[in-house]
Amino acid sequence: MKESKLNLNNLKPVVAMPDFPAIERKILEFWVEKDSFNKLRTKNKGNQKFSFLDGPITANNPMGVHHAWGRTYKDLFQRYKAMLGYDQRYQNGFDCQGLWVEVEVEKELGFNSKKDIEKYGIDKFVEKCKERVNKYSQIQTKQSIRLGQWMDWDNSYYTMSDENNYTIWYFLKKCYEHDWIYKGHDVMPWCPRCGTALSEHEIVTEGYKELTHPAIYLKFPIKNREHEYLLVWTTTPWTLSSNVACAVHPELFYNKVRSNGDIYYLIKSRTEILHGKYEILSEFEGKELLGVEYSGPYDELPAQKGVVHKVIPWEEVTGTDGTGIVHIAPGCGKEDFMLGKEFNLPAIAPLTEDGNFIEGFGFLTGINVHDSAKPVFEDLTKKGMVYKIENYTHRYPVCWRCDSEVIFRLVDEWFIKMDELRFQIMEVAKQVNWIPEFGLQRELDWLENMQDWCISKKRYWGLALPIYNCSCGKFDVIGGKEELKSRAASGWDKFDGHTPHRPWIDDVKIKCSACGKEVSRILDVGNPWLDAGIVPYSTMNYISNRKYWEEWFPADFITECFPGQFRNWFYAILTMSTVLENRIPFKTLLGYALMKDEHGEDMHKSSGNVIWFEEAAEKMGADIMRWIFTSHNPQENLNFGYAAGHETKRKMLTLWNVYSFFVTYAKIDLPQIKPSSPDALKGLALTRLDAWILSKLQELTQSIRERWDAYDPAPTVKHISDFIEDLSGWYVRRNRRRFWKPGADEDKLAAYQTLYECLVTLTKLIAPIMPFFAEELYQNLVVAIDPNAAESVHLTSFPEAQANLRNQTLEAETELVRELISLGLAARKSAEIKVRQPLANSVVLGLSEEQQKIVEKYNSIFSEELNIRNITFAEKNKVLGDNFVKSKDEAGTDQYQFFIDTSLTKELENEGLARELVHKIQNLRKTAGFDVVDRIEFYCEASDKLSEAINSYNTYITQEVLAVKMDKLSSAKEVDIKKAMTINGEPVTISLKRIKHQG
RNA sequence: GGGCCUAUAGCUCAGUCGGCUAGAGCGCGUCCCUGAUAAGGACGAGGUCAGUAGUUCAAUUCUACUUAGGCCCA
Repeated sequence: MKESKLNLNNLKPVVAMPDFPAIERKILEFWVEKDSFNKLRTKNKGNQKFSFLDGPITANNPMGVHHAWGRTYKDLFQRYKAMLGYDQRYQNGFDCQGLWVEVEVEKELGFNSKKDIEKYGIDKFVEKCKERVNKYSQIQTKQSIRLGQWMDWDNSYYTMSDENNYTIWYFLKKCYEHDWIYKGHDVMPWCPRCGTALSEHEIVTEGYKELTHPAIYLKFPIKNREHEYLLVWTTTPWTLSSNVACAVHPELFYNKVRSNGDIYYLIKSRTEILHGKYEILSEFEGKELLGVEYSGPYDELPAQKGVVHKVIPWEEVTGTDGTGIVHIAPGCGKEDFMLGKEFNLPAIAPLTEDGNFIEGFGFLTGINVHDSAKPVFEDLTKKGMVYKIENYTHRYPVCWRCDSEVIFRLVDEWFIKMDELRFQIMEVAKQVNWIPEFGLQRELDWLENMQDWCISKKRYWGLALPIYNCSCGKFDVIGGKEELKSRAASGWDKFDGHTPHRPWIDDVKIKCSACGKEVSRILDVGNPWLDAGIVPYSTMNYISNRKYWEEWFPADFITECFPGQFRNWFYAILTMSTVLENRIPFKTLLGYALMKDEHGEDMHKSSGNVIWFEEAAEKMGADIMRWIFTSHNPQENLNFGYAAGHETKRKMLTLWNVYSFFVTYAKIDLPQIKPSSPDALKGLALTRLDAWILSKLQELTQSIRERWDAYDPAPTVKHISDFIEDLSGWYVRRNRRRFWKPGADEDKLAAYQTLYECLVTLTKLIAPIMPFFAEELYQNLVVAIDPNAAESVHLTSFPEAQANLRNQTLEAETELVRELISLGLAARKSAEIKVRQPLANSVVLGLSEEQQKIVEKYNSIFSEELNIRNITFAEKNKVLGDNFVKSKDEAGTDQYQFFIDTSLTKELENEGLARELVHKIQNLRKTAGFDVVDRIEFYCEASDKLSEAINSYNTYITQEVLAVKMDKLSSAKEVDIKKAMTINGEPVTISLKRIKHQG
């Protein structure tokens, strides 16, 4: 590469207090103007590939600040890999279909139920859903850009796309061919007012209320045993009409009791609920009741015809409430339904979509479930089955839209059988690199326990399940658009040109493959996780361009929020890939936890503690958010708030100040530095400090590469922070004078080149985390002065650690030196002697010979930092005179101790006075508003003692304050500032005259 | 009820292979600096490493149990 000459004149002056959000907005424009992202893609095109797969974000609302967490990881690793030269797809994804969107559209339109939607027109409703998705995908795109995310935004995928939907058809067809698809039943939480099922998720998140219901204790007569009853308890009397069994815990103890001439059975721990006098006849385990037959409360109803009521075992029965004998109605409850399947019990479903009792339920038929408690109680009282009724308060699910009490309803659903698939998926899951590792265990647990996958939903906006169920009993599944066209018996013309959504898709009828009858599609839409699960196939053109798919599949990396996704996206994506190819869909998964507010509380719109993305971006800045996210341990919940932002801003300011320091002095000195590169350091007169900071820089570079290669970003933020501390607090501080001194020599050049190397390298290292801040520094430090430089920091290569610049001995030495200095400062503190007061001697006890040599080697640093002339050594417990003081309160087991000699000679005192005077003069210079480079004339009138000190240190003082003339106050005229003060108790009056510095 | 995770300073969190005086930032206190200045720095106080038992020469670290919190499943 041709070495360019750097023109440091072009460095832009740096403002003292940067406005980070303003810089970010400016950089965003810059990237657009320069088309930087496309230049990056072009640069890496054809190189080795890094395949990132974006988990689709639901395009249903503006992005919350929690989305920015995951998007930071996504952008960080794509930027890092890009700087390593990898070719990438940069495809963002939007999740479009499903009830979430429907609900929001219903709200917009003021709808309350499915009836409203059907009245409005499914076609218009579905168009509204599409509109909403389009609107919010635009908004989310804008927000993501504001976060600094670089994606091929015009090529984002939408799960509502034809390609996505038809690829799912292809998948379903494959399942069908394996005979894994079947029609079954499930009991779903159901809102009778809205006429729709609710998902478990909807209930878990916000669906519970504290409610009081009448709870009824019932007497179920045991067959063939006069006056013997099972005592049963329920809070949902409407379900009694569908009772088919009672459950007991086989291992818990039950009592047989006599009361008022009747015999009751109930769990031992609940006999307290009996009223009146009773006598315990026996105690036995629940299993002894198994198989006992009893008369149900509604045996006379047609719906109950032929049902044999029996006692069955259930491990979940508890002895803490009720009677320990649980009424089971498989058509009216989730757990009941599962038990029903296990024990082959009939499931009686009593209710219509609206919650009215259907035919076959006698006096209940036509009555709404919410009005049924009273007639049921009256009827049971008449029958003499009521033992007692009390109020019972519990958390009960309600519809989160209309607050109606939820019921459980038996509905037809379509399922994918998991029996064969389960273990295949587990094998695939094991081949994935799960971060954190426990993710695999979680996923395997879920896979082991999961039920068959319910893929249908009785709604409107979603994947049209390509299932055609004929009345002859046969059902067909269509595997793609072409197949549908070729098998269409009618309606293709009406459908053609539309997306495969309801209602248009429903126009197409096919011929039943068994009986030839014309069959309609089932009206259900698909589970939305089908939509997201197919994306490693659909977005990589599995069907339309298999070669392309082979190139990018499987994804190298995905990252999503852990909780929840085990049974959602991770599950769907693993399942679908197992069915289609029996291969992993992604190699590495980085999971992260949940975001909470500053105090660890859930962010809720209603609690008013939500932080909106835009607000955070403008208030604290995207870079600072990204830095916070990157630094956080992804396994732990993140408590996010503005306080953390403030802390981060200060860290950035430290770096900004170093940058500003460099620019300020480089503009003055115009040193002949070369572009940043390890070669540029060759042949320079590097000092120990230069070598040390360069060594630390290599350490940092290597550690960042290692961690990022392992997808473990959190520790790197701390490393960068520490490096900034080292750079600012030690390197620059210790080196200031090398930059300040007049002229241009080898030493100065070494200092500039070293600091430049550190700043430019650091800028590249932080670019993936803080793309804006890094760009801002890079544009000035590099682009402004180097005509041959890459146009953007994001078009540069990621730094490589230079082994030959690493010097661990030097690092260890510096660490010891800094620690000893700290002890020395502590000793001064406890003796209450300012650093400005020079001291003659100090003694360090307990250093090894090797350590003593190090101290001698760094002698000048000690004397400058501590302002002590000599350091001597002694063995560990040596007793020293009273004039020696060490830092207080340290543990007695210290390896070494630092003592300072507090006695002052005349000469030391004078020097102390001189330094104090310099300090005061510098203050005056600043107060008077002089420039750093201005020269001054200096006049003073001082006490004798002080005058003596001034005379002895005349040269030192003049140099330090840039005085060209020094004289008595009486000879001063036309001064700029004059002040009287005392220095260490000595009175003095000072005045300064400014001599403006030229050039 | 089962599985997984977490528990370290007032707060937020590091702590590698079991090892020596358990760290950082914020906050707090004392002071310094005033040419990084709506900043910066030094020094300091603050810990039963949730509890109990075990393994070990040695436990914040490994094991078991308990307690509390979180997530998931039922």
